[in-house]
Parts: sequence; C-alpha cells; structure tokens
Amino acid sequence: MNKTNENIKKCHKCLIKSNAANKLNFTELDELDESCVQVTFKASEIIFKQGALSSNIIYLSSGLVKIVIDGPNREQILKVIKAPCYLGIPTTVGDKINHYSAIALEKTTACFVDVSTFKNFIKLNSDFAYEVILDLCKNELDQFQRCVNLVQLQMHGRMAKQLLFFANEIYCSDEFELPLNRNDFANLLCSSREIVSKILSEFNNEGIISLNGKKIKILDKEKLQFIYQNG
DNA sequence: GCATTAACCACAG
DNA sequence: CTGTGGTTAATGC
Repeated sequence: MNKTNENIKKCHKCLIKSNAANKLNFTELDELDESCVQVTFKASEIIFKQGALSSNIIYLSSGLVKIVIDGPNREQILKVIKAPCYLGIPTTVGDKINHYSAIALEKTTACFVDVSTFKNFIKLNSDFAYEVILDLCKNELDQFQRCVNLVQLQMHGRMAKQLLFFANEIYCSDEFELPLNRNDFANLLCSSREIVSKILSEFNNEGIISLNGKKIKILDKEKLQFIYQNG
C-alpha cells in the first residue's frame, strides 16, 4: 500500500474520473482532491474488510477486484469487478460496517474518498447524484441477472456464461488468463473445484476453448453462447 | 428402472 | 494447487 499523493490537484487532471465525478464543478473537484487519497494494492491484498468500520467511498481507477462475503457456511465470492468503478457505495452508505470484503486480484489502484464529502456532493449536486444512482441501478440489475443464472442454469451453462463474461466484459479479448485459482473460480460459480476442472477440460477436448493452466483462449464463442442459452 | 447432474472423497502429480 | 476417477444422492423421464 503506497501513498501516491505527490501530484497536487490530481483529481482535476484525472483522466479516468467516474461519470459522477465528471459532473463536479471546479470548486467541488478541489474538495474531492482534498478528501481523496490514492492507494495501490498488489494482487491478493485486502482493500477493505467485512466487519471493519468504513468511512470511505472507494473508486477503483485501475485493476481487478473480487468481492467476497462470509456466508453461513463458507466465504462466497459475490462478483469480480473491473476498474474503473466505484467499490462499496452500498457498504459505506448503507451501514457503518462493511458487509463484504474487497480483495485485489491484480495490481490495483484505488481512490479513498471521505464519505462525508461524497454525501455532500449527493446533496448539493443533482447531476452527480443521478450518476451515482445510475451506477447503483446498473449494478443491481447485473446482480439480479447473475443470481437467476446461478440458481437456474446447470454447471455447463454457468461456466459458459462466466467465460463469456471474462472475455467480453473484463478482458475484452477472447484470450485471457484466469485471475482466480480453481477453488475461487468454483466458488464464484457456486460449484466445486472438481467440477470446474472437469468442465474446463471437457470444453478443451471439444475444441470450444484451449486451456493451459489459467490461460484460456475461446475458440468457439457461438458454441459457448449456445451452451449458455440451452443448459 | 435408467440416465443425468453434480457433490464429495481419495489419490496422484 | 490441479486433474481424474469412483461413489453416491437427487431428480426427471
């Protein structure tokens, strides 16, 4: 965790401002600047922890993160999320204490914004507030979608969907390296590492993907789409 | 019954 | 940490 606050007025110059932050005027950006600290994390470092007091809104400016919650029986990976995005608006605004943890999957940089500053923007700048709501709504829709998929699709369908998600949404490439080991990947899909192993090598043998450890190349996207839609 | 799906276990690189 | 094979339980023709 290295502080990188050598730049003065860094928020003004920031090229990856959130849609919300783009609605802030000059003075507000000054305020943001004063209440904002940028931190970098290495893979597997904890960005914030479930149960801890949360007094910051976190904006991911680069990197990849997994959101994890302690369930009744074991920990559950809720989702994998890519910068740029807000992290944990619900967990910071909705309660004093974090309801889930965020863990970096690769080198990640995050801006910690004081929650009172953030709340002030919401109260005083309706364009900012609207963008925040939009973001929250999109997230909720995504989660609903993921929820039905997990509950109603069989494993092959869930796997196909997840591979398509990594290719289309996260890496924007049909060739990528899984950011998770088999256990975590299984956890994300609500399954077991054994099944994940078996299905991946099945897809590999059928020429749908080419598999080499964590390196995956999607060879037949239509087939994956078909598997996702049919079972 | 019989087939399919997926979890759990054991064992091996 | 992974991959495979066997066993088992649940569910659906």
